[in-house]
Amino acid sequence: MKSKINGVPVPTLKRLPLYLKIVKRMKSEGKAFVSCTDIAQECGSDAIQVRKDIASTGVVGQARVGFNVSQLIDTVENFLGWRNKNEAFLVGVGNLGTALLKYRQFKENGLNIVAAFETDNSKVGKKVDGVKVFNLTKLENLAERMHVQIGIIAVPGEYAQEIADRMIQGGIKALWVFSPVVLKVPDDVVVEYVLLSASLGVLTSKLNNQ
Amino acid sequence: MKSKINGVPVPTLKRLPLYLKIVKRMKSEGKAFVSCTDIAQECGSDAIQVRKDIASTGVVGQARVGFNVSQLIDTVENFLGWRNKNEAFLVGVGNLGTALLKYRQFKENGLNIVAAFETDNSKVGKKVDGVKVFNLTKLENLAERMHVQIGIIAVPGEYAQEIADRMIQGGIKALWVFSPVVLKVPDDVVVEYVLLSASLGVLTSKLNNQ
DNA sequence: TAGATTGTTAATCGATTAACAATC
DNA sequence: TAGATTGTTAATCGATTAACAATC
Repeated sequence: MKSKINGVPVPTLKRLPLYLKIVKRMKSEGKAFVSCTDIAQECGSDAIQVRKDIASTGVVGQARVGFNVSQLIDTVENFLGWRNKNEAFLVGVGNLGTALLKYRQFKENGLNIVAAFETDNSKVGKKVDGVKVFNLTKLENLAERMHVQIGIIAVPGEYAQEIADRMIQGGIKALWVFSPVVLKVPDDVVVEYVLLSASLGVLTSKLNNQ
Repeated sequence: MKSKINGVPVPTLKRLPLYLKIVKRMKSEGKAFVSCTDIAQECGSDAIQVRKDIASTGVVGQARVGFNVSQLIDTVENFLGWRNKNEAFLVGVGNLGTALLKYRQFKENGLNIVAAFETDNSKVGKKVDGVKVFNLTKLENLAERMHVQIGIIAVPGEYAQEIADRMIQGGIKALWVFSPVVLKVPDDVVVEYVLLSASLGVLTSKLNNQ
């Protein structure tokens, strides 16, 4: 329940986007079929693991040939929910928020940030990379009216819980959290944290013990 | 070898920074002792797991009392290598790079970004949050002279491998990579990726299958 | 003392890796 | 055909969870 989504391990979910990226590049290079061995080579991983991961998306390959590149891309994208053009709100147009608004990669991942919110009035009314910045007071109302499902939280830690509460109030069902805090949310709300300190901890531990 | 650092599982390493943050706040609130139950409650985790995680740092507690807050902080910080005041270079002063330069949290994590590098001459010579931006040509030389150990890569994917090569050339031993690519590096160089698409994939899969 | 908590060892669970038949 | 690759089942490995004695 906790560690598997749809019967698929979370580690697998985390590797799929990388495979997708590799296969997309191969497609752009004109390749029609790709084997797990090919993918494994590109991502410095193991062919057996790649095969297992890809198998969990349900795509069917051909022995001795591999997978149809276009079909593989379609299936993986669908599996990740990247075909749904997920619309998102972002709260906190600081340095990180701005960086996220300008991050082109998201368009490849089916994420469409449709509005941003701030308390700082000097930012309200402006546009960042084509996305309009609203006053935070509009959050719940707009979320409800636009049926937005994803909320991106890029505010200082002390405000994150309040923003989360208000997003949920507005009907948002998934939170992508860049603030270094643990949030309390209802069971039906999905939360995913991007904790830079966790990643940095792995790096510095390795560095200091090798 | 791959999955454990110093005999400690990577998942544990990723949870320790969170515990540290919680315990630091408790210290600032005047608490002298803390139990695993307390920490678990704060991070919505399990007391048994917290105990196991903390045990791997080697800190010793007192039955019925818990852990000395100051001692716990010291031990965990040491274990993560956050007491060494790790100096780092950052390459790529775009939106993300700028956000990272301004991210105050890093100072808590013993990370000190001492210089930034860019090819864009309009940025070279300026300072971002007190950190001077150098021309990329100075990278290897300065890294060598300053004995910098950590390199942060925040450039577009297509340039990441070149930057990595040059950092390694300059003697850098650990790479923190924000570009969505897989790098080829020698065995003695540590690499840690921050892959937003992996995190986003988990979020959207959950959202679309719940 | 009683009871909460640590420290440690064992049991369970799940992910990764290996093995192998089927196939084109 | 021969051999590379898939699909699937089994074996291994490691992390999490549980159990329990020791302790203050």
